Amino acid sequence: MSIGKVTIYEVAQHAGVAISTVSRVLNNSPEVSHATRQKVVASIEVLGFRPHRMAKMLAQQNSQTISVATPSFTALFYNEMLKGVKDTIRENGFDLLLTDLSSQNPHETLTRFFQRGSVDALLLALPGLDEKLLYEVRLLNAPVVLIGTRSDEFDSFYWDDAAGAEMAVQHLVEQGHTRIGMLAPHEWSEDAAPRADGYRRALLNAGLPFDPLLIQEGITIKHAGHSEEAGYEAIQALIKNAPDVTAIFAASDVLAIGALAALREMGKQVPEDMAVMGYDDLKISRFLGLSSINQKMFQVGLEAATQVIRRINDPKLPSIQRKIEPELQIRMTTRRK
Amino acid sequence: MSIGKVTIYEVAQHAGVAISTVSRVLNNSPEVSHATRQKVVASIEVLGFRPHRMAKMLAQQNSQTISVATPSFTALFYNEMLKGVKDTIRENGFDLLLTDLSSQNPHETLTRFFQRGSVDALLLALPGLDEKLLYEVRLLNAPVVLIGTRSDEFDSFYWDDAAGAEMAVQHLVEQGHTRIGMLAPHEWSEDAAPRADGYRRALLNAGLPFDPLLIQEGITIKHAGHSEEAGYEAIQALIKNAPDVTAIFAASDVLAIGALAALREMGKQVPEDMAVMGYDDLKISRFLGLSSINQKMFQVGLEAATQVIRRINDPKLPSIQRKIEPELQIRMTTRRK
DNA sequence: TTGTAAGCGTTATCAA
DNA sequence: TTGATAACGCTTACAA
Repeated sequence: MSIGKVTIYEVAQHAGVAISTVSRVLNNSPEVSHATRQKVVASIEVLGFRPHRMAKMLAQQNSQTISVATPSFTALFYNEMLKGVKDTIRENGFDLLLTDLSSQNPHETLTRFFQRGSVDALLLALPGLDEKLLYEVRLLNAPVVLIGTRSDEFDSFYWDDAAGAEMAVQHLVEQGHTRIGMLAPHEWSEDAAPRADGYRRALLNAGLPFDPLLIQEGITIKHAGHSEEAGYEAIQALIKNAPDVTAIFAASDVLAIGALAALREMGKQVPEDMAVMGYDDLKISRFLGLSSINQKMFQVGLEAATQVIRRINDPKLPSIQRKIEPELQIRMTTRRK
Repeated sequence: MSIGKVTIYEVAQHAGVAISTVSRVLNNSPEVSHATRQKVVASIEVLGFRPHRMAKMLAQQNSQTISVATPSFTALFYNEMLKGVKDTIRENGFDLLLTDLSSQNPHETLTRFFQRGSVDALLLALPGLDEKLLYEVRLLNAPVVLIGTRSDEFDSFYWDDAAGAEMAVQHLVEQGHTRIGMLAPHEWSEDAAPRADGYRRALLNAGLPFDPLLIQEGITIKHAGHSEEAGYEAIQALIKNAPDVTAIFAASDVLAIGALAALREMGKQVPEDMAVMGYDDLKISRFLGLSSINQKMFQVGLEAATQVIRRINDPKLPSIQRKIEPELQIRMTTRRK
């Protein structure tokens, strides 16, 4: 079931040359006469020959492919990152092999993925890599760039969720709000804890009391707790348990979108009373009129991909650690209390 | 720069067996004694051996990889389709090689992509494939499934844009609207014409006059004219040229999102009178409270991937043509005129 | 049950 | 400037 069937041998025979000559033509070697090249090119054309990628890779010992492994490439968050990755990778003539770690056991998937020759390098965007996984990664003995996990050993791009959350909540505090709710993903989501910490820190800094009723989780657990449904659920619980909230910090943009829908159904004015923490450069938050914490994921993808290519070319490079600073993307004027 | 370095030879030597035996263990061949298997497995573990994918592919003559080529895999539209594709592909043990045809010349990219052995099959989601490209595809002599282009020769999944648009506009007509605007992508977008046709048809059916001023395009051309920015621009032009519109049909969900933002800025009540045409199962339209024509792209991705796998297993299968019917996803109660 | 050896389709190193 | 031929790392008859 392979694609095509004509090999370099047929071409050589048809052109009346040796396969090595065909190979030279294929690789634009200068040491081939014009006349011969013409013949070979013609034969390639006539026979409709296409080189066999696997054979080439095997012979050359490189795949010209970079793999990107993420928990999901369709989630807004990773999607934005992938845009940056894609552009860079493509520009440099590499292919992109996507592996998504969501559905299955990450260990197993990574193992399947950790095979010699599959890829020249790995871009691993899995927050909270544990030591076991890091061990597997080390085994690769290959160019690896980590996104979302800090490591001195590997190139890594990471960010401070707590700081981002703190900044978002602080923004609301500055607007005069004192009863600020938080919409959180399911508690066992990787990113739930640091964001809640940031929320608490901002209240503390402002001298506001912490009320556990003000943090509400969604029930829906898909996408690691970050779904419109979860936001929809969480805000209903929040308003029920703490009807006096005047502002809301959503731990992610999708949670906020779900919350918007619920608020509209309740006839509440939105988005004046809501700030969103989103790790994105998506226009959606902006176009919905939500304040948003921008973690510049597009930029992260771009830089990480650049670094991985740099590392392919020079594996001895000292590893870099780059922290991504959160940024308040839009300062909405929210209602003062 | 290959990943790992231990080969099957080292493993064989370490375990004191022949490489064929190692290979058998690797492939779970039943014809290997328990004792030998134990030894080999131990050696593999100790040496940290990983099979070389390219070598395996070359020997087996299949890549276990399916390629998906789309104009963009990060756009909402294709992204949704990819979710379906991804799930199916993964379930069947294939890898996903993504190729995005957006930036470059599709011809060139496809050519680069059309190499024997790279992939077992191709999922080509490029609307409006021309004869030249179809010729290239034919050359592949490989399992190919087309999405967005109808062809008797290949498996194809396609839909009727005009019918979808007509359905959306008809919905608004039924709510009693007579001045219905349309937000369109840039005129040279592949999908601009059929959707405008559907719009006109719905008006005609309802005996309403067609006013060219009611169709407005965005200026921004990125994403083939489908961006939040374009929607933002288009609705401003629309309201300026036809201030009496009472309902709006947006040719895509992103256009609608942009329009919403503009309407909010103008202090207009939204989105009671807005219908969207979306090729998605995304919750965004729903959560924004927009009526939406759903083209079930997730389902398309799922079915197309299933078909491509079926075809890999049986290349002689007669080709199927499947038309995707649009569906009104949400019937909002809109203001009656 | 295990080993030997011939592919798989290229590239790359020698000679010629 | 060309042509043989040995890798590349694995699978798979065929022998033992």
